[in-house]
Amino acid sequence: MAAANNNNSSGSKYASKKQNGRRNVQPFNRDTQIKNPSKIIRFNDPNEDDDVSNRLLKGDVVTYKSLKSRANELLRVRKTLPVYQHKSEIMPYINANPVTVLIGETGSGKSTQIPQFILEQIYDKKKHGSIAVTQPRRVAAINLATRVAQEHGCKLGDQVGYSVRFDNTTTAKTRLKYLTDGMLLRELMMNNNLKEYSVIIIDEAHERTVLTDLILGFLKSLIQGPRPDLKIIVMSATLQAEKFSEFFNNAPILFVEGRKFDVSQYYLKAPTDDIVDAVIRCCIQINQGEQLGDVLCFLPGQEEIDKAVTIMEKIAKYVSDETSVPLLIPYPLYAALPPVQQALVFAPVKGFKRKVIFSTNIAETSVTISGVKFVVDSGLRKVKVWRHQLGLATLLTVPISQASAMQRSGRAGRESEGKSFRLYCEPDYLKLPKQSEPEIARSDVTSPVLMLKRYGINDIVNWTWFENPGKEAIIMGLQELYELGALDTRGNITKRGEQMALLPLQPHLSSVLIKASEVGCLSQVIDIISCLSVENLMLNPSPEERDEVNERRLSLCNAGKKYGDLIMLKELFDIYFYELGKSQDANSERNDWCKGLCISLRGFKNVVRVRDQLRVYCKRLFSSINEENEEARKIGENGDEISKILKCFLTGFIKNTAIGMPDRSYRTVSTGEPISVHPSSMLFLNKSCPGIMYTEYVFTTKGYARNVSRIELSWLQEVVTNGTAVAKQKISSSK
DNA sequence: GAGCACTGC
Repeated sequence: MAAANNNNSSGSKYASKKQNGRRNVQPFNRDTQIKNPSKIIRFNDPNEDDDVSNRLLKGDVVTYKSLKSRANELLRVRKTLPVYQHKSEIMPYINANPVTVLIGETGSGKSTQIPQFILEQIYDKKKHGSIAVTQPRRVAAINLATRVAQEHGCKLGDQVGYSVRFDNTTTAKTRLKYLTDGMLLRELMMNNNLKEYSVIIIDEAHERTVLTDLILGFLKSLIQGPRPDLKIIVMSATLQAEKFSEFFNNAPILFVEGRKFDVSQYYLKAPTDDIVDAVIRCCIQINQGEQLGDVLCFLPGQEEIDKAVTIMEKIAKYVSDETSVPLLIPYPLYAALPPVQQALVFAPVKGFKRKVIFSTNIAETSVTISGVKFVVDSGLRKVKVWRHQLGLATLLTVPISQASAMQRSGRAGRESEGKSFRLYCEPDYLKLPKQSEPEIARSDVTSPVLMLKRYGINDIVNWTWFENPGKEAIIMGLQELYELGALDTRGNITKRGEQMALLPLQPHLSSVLIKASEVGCLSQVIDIISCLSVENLMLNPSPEERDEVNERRLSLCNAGKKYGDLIMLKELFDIYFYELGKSQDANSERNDWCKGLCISLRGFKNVVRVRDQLRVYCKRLFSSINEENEEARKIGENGDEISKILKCFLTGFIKNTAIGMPDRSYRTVSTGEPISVHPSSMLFLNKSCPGIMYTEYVFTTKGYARNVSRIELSWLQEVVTNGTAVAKQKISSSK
């Protein structure tokens, strides 16, 4: 309520250029960011007009003639894009250099136009070969391919197509393929030289995902070795051009301006220690002093967002007077939110109201909301940081980088001029790191190391890493793979390792799957692993319905109640897959069931797709698969069968075990640290387990085990097999 | 006895 009382202090808390004459920090001030400007060739944006493109997208295109006429219409729009205007200046650089770095701001048209220019050249010169364009996210690959196919005047899958997991529209005719980073890496694993491509374009390289970084490393070793003819273009929205250029032997950097509206910056005069309170106050101030337009607030996590929404719901009617200032309507937005609630964010509000969206980083890159004119930035985000020595992930709330702050502010200037309110002081902004730490520097690299091994790299430490994760991380990854049986004592990849590298799973889960195929419970384990592979399958119930939902889950899962979350997932899967969906109205039946248990229906649909894919892969990989093993099966309450399944998981997660203490707490087998069962677990209330196994160990306020199962202590010795000498030693010493 | 940001095969 404090926020409401103080709202008439008339905006004086924020300093702006106009008020005190301080320098207004402009987003994307490239002159101060790029060190060596002589190396950069710049193009400005001579044309600011673009409004018909979206209208032209509507309506179905069927005949060849209509495809072509649509493409002709779109050509007028294409010609206004900055990249198109500078085509004749850009293309000679691309043609003359094996690698080009292209910095294109939002709206420059780089992702849609550059690939088409190259495609035209391939046609003109009657050359062979095709173009791959990688994207970090699936939706981006799909949307870009759809748009470019229209511009090109073809059906999706003819000359232009996309390839993402579960969905491949490419055909033998396809010459321009948009695909996810993960898909290109998979192709690299299957066909070492990417020989079908003559040009590879890495888009959104500035995001620095683990997979993008890996691809850059592979491309460098390709052009230095078997593919000197391969042309590479690294495309990035902002900055970091020097690093890409240096990595590829000082490749030229081209800079194309984009189209965006000005966003003015406002900073706090004094720092705040209650970020939720500050965000609410700021929203109220915007509501009273600014023209109509929606507000997007960036907060670090679900906890802060839920709190902010609750407060605003309570005070909105007190701080709004419908005759003078609009009513504030709060919306939460984060990935774990049920899809139906996420969708509310996109619907415009009617009447004299102002939408206020409280969001995590999801709105920074993955999701774009129209109507946003104001951004409120807490300057914080949550990151998962992997601790190699401890084998656990920590979840930290940390300050964002300058690049991230600019990206957040930019969200206010997508449709018109906007304002950005940063809830920190300007000197503190200037002290922030220019870029966020790349993901690979804070991740578990077991999976990347396995990819490199499968590719045939011996000296992992000295590989052409775009960003070397460090010797320590690599050694931990190698040791992990050795303990999983993927590497032999000399560090060479084993047959098991080859199989693990080809499965679309993290190495630990691949190892579990292979074990299951050996002992004859493959089908059940596939179902469980499919559930584990889908993010946000089990949603968090709201505090009011929490007890009810937990009660319902417990009453449905008899075996899960005793044996834990992995078995519960299988029980739920069995109900979803075998029992529901037989009636006429299968969809609504499944929908109601999911709602009652606070489970994501979309999640379960993905589980089934993952399951189908894994069954196909397993058939291909395991030649000795027997009939009984292959047959899909429901789980019963048979203790022997359940033990067999859990022991399979123990081969992959032997390190993730803890022993029950006399005081009913748990301590980890590997380090003896205290660990608690996460409140979302079936075993949260069950204090009678001799030991537990978990698939995830996260440290927040304390160490939590997630996806927890009951194990017998005798299993620990029993399960230790090939290559797990280290784990074995640790188990004996901790006993 | 109390809660996890985002993405990919």
